[in-house]
Amino acid sequence: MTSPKPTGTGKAKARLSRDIVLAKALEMVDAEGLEALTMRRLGQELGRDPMSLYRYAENRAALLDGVSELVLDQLTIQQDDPDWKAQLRAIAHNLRTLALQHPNVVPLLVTRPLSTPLGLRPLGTLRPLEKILSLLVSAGFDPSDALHVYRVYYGFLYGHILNELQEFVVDPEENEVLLRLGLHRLPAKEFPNLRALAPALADYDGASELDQGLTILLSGLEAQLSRQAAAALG
Amino acid sequence: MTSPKPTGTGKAKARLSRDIVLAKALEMVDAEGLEALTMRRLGQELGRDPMSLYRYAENRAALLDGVSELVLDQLTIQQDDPDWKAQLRAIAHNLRTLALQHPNVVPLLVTRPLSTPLGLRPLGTLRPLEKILSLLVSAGFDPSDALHVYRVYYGFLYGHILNELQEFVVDPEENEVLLRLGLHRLPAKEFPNLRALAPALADYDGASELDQGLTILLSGLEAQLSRQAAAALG
DNA sequence: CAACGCCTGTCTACACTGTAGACTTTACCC
DNA sequence: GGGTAAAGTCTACAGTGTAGACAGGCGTTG
Repeated sequence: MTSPKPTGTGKAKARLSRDIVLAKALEMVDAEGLEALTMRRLGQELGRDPMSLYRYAENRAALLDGVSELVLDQLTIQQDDPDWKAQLRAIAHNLRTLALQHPNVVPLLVTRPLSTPLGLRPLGTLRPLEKILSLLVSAGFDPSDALHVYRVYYGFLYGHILNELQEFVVDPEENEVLLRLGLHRLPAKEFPNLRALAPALADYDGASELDQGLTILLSGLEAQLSRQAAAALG
Repeated sequence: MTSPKPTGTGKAKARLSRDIVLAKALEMVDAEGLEALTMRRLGQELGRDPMSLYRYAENRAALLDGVSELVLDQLTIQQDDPDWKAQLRAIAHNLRTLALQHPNVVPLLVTRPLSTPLGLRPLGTLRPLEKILSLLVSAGFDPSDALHVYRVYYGFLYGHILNELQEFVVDPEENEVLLRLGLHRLPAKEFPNLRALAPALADYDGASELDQGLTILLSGLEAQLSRQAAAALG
């Protein structure tokens, strides 16, 4: 696609492209968090004037949307998988892994849609929705039920991810100590339960917790599907 | 508590207090969104120098935490309700209502905990967690199960709220039109399902959807509780 | 080959942000 | 009154997003 014929010193001369800009942006967000991603610093990181970035994203918000898309693009969805339950399970674990790999992007994934009407969102962020709908429809749900199923599924999934990330602390060494220390700060008589749970909070197996939830959810959904099939026959 | 003896012109002279500052901050966030809340504008709104705010919040982030607390304080939780399922249901509807009343605060509720270790969060944001744990423990769950139940419950709840808020558009008049228009923008062959669902998307009954989900969830949780009670006896 | 036009990148400038530090004013207590 | 601590203000600084005018190099076309 973009073969800019790297003339000259090679490094500093390569032409920019949207992909290059977004990739670097994601890299910075992963490394230093959302707030560290300023137009000026991104420009500096790319060896370009900050203003050049505006050729590839209308403004900072749009650039952040691009980062969201970049991450969500890595979510592979087999929309014609005949085993829809297995597929939903796989997608969930996929997204969870993505979230753990890019924790600083999660606020973006969760927050940006709140301030953008559905139809105006970046296409990359709508594609998962579309594909899951398609998966569910080919599994036998009628379209409007597919939407309901999608909602409970994605709601559950995002809820889990937020929960897990909240309890996720960066440095696994100091984890337990810091946690206890933090909890120790809490007034003993107002937070007895929370304080007592320190050890339980320390070993949280996100993957298995997600999986258990999925099992319950999916069996519930399957029941709905077969109920619906029965109604269609009767 | 704060009776500052309003001398002089009455309005501009009243002494500030944390509550006054936070209340005004929330008001501004509700009216104009998070980004509109700058220290300077908040100071101006209060008729004070922006710098005076730093007597009541260490910095802007802390001020936003205060706003979160202010909202969550309005969530009433009866931690000794004998009917724990009804209580969880009530809390869920309560929080949903709060979220709809203060949609601009939701990103805060969801995002701030991601960057603050649990033990260091504002107490006001931990109180609901503590109270729900207490509710569950008195309902018969043993503490570590209570934590698991809390996670699935709160995860589901936040997931639902995010979902609902995503599809919530401000102007109810232009809603449908804008929505269709927005969706119409989507490439027809890449988003057939999504486009077809425009009408279904338009009438979304969040409360009943939440309630249905809760019914499923709570019955699942109750099953777990009685299974556990049986195990304890046997 | 030359000239054109477009696209990329740069420069300058502006209005605005959070907040550190020193200062002044106010309120209250003895 | 006098003294003390808090509340509020002023000034200043480093940093932000981005509008608008401009420069350079590329590919296309005559």
